[in-house]
Amino acid sequence: MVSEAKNNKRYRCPVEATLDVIGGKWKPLILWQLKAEKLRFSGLQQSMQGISPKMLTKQLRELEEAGLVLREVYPEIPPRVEYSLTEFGKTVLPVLDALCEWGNKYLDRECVLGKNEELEAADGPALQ
Amino acid sequence: MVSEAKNNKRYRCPVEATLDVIGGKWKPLILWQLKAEKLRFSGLQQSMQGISPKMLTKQLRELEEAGLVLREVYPEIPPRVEYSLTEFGKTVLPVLDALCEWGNKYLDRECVLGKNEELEAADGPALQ
DNA sequence: CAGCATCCGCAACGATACTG
DNA sequence: CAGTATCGTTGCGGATGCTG
Repeated sequence: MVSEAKNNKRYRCPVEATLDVIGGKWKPLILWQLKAEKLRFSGLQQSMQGISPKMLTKQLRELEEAGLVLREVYPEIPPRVEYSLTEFGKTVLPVLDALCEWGNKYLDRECVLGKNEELEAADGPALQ
Repeated sequence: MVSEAKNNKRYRCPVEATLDVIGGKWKPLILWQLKAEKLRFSGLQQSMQGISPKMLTKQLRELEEAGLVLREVYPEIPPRVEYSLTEFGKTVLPVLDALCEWGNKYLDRECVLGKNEELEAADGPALQ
């Protein structure tokens, strides 16, 4: 996704570039998890219940290639890899906040307009 | 996408809801087009070169169901349908702006880091 | 532990033709 | 003009098994 983006993708507008980098099913969650703390692969996997290692790896590599995430490998036995946000990566946090805030507005509105059963409008990405 | 969202989708975080509503390949462009002016179906189709009528219809219906877009049908011959942003729809514009702004930062950075050939970092969603 | 390899279903997206 | 209807393609994301 990102790799292709860097190599050959032409965006019709910068919004597309952003969505390409921080969009998708997992990337926002990953970035949110890394907001506060450096995390290991297994830590991230547990934070986001249900993601397969393959998928997590893929997302992390893309975020790394985009320059948002730093991957530190400690050549130990057993292996240890830690992921954290780069300085540039931290610049997306306000964007994520904006998305989150509007999402809450949208969900509240949907709720008010009827239709919904139950709805915990979490204040941030929180699992379950 | 949105319809399913309203009916049965449970978001793990509000960011996902937002991306579901304004994300995807076409929705940001459509919203951007409608930012300034009310547009007819054919007008939108031309603004976004390459979209098929089926796709455009689908995106517009989803935006309509999400409450962002107003669809006005004039029962004339030939038919005329005009699309515009609702008041609620206008509340996403700042979010789009944020996405756009960060996208430009990202693209500039990618450019500076080498690799890119040509890159017109448009100031907003502008076709070609 | 932190992954890579492989296979695969399904939803998104696209092209074209046709209609009230 | 503003769409439907139909068919085809693509690739995201998931499941499972294996490795240094």
